Amino acid sequence: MRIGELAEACECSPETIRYYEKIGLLPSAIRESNGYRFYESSHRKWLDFILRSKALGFSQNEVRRLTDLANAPNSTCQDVHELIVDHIRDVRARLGELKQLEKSLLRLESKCIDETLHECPVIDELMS
Amino acid sequence: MRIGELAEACECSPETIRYYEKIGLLPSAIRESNGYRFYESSHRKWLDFILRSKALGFSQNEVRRLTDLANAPNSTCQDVHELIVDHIRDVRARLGELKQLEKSLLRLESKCIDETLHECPVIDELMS
DNA sequence: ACTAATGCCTGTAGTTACTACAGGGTCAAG
DNA sequence: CTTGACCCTGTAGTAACTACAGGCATTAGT
Repeated sequence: MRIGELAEACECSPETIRYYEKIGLLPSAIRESNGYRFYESSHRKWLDFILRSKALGFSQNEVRRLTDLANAPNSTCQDVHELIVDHIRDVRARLGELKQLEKSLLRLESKCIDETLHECPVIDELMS
Repeated sequence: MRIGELAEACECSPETIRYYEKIGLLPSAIRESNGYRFYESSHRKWLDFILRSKALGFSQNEVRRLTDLANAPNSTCQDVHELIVDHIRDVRARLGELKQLEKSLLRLESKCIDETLHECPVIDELMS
């Protein structure tokens, strides 16, 4: 398949695929005689792997570590497990921050009682 | 005060201050005869305002809207209120995504039972 | 046979919100 | 008179793409 087909199959853009190839996340495609990239089903598996990992919030760097592990013949499941546990910790940290943020915002929002006021208590608080 | 003092007072870096001035978020400083930026207490208030807004997760664009509202004499509190409500919606959306992510990751993690395995169920699932 | 519409190619610039220099000037203390 | 701490401008780098610009290749329609 060509890049357009692969992009459609994996629901991403051709630009993204070319980008992943450029940064070495996706193995280089074979080229047709006219220079067009040509992909086989193994490429599709790789790309799916990458996109699923990204959907789980893994960064490019982490995805690279994951693909390396997937490729290494003597890697153990423990390495993968560590990556996931680390990532869960990160996600929880971000969750905590966001919850705190939500609380602060709600408190601030509750200060807007009279919306026609020209003296905004929110602005006042941020200024003080 | 000079840029270093202001930076220390507001707990940010001089680079950040220069950057905010460059993009027009912070009003330009007066210059000393030697070209050094000179700040008065009003600048500190502005910068604090910006930094607090950012700490609440507002983007540069939203901060700009907030400072514009803070400056406009005939703006009502309703405008500010809308901005906050919009932002709360965004924060909640991100919270939802992250919670979903956490769930997926935990499910994946639970698949790693035997960590010495060379056939990793996580990799398998991401690949399939 | 000509032309228009896709689709592909490379390479560069833009996005957000800064951070990190490089290369240089200013100023007070030792 | 030099050292060190501060300041200046301007550019490049970060993550993870997206969006062109400018140019072939291929195919369908006339």
